[in-house]
Amino acid sequence: MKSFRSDFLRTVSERGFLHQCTDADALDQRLAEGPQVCYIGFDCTADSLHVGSLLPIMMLRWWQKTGNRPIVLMGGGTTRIGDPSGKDEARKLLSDADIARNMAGIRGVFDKYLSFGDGGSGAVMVNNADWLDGLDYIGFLRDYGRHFTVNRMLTFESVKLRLEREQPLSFLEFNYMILQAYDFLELKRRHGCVLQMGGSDQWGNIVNGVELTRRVDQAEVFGLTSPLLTTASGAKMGKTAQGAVWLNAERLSPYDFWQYWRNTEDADVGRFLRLFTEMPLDEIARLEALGGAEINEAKKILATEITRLAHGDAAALQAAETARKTFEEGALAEALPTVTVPAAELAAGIPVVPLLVRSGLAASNGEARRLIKGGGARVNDAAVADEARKITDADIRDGAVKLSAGKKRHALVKAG
RNA sequence: GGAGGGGUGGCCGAGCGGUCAAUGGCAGCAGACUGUAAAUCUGCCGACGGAAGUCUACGUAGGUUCGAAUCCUACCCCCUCCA
Repeated sequence: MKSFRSDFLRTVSERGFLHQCTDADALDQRLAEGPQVCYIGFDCTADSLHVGSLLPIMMLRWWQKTGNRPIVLMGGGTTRIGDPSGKDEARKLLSDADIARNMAGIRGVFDKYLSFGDGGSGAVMVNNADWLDGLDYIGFLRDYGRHFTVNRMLTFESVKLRLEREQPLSFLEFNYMILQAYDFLELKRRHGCVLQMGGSDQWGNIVNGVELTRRVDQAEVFGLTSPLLTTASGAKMGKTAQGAVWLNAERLSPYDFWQYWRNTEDADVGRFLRLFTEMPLDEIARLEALGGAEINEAKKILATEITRLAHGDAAALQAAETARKTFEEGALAEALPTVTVPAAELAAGIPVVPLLVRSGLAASNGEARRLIKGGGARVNDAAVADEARKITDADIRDGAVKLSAGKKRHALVKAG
């Protein structure tokens, strides 16, 4: 691995963020000259971001920490088109109201990772709808469209994939790469932005922006991508029983978020510590060298550090403590997911099946029954043998009844 | 506009009048083994119901039939070729 002079490139390269760069040496040189501006674009397809976006978010964070200014580009305009990269089918189009709501939610996520402000390295959030919505079609085609040849556009992966698989690619989507390229030019003009970063699937789009800027404004700007992230066993990142691993507490509790990272595969611990925490590299090297069951200590640190960034100190420590009580002491931890049922109802007895559903441990009565049949349901850590089993006051231990689905998913039932 | 092909459960993909809630694979859930890991093996995997069974589902709407995902008609959407 080559060593860079700039803090930013040195850090991201040492930590494994670097996949491709249009001209790393020239960028290094530029960064050595003084603070720079860069951007990453994010879709507004949901009201939060999930762990799939964590890698780019961490890059922006390092960018800011090393003295530079990050721009978060919200794709308010391009989300109305849909990026065909890596997708088989066009995504459904969102309404403007949806997009606006999603942007607000995403802003909340970024507040945790970046510090926004006007001067110096203060982050800014911009929306490409500001310049895309009002584009003059003919003027745009004459000024910028002429720099793109269809011949070349057809060679990009995102386009080739669709054509090869004989999946439709609408002209609307075909334009996506042109608009994203134009975003870069616009940000360079408005904010002096010299770098666009993104996941490796964005390489084609990013290069287009670099070239457009050079052709139109005769300016050198750069592109940099991070590797596609999968687990060591090849699975895509970011799935739990409940769905995507969201970064906001409303969609996924800090406890579940912590659990997600706690269950990292052994082989990923070092890599994830470097990418998703800010721990010193020598400390990480020590942790990932732990063998056998000792690596579990490293996983706890990993989970707590990542949760700390996403949800803050208090939430991270509480999640860690809840997990410790639950898994290491087998005790009741107050902060487990909790359902409250009327005291009278509990006194009369509630069948386990619907209670499993109410507590969120099963999606339907049928699933709850299957869980019991399969031996995965537990009340106060004792397997439920009988589907007709009722839960009553008599099951309360230390103020709550502990329900479990499998060994990892727990919930408390309290009388209220 | 013409000719042909196609739309099946979260995804891929069989089925082509009854035995189809629909083969198989992936994903998911649980059990065993372990270390809250991976790999492996086992079971489950539409909803409601104790069960019998009932309902919803194979692009949409009708029809034929004792009976349709399977046949017919119209419509919608997609693909390929032609104009």
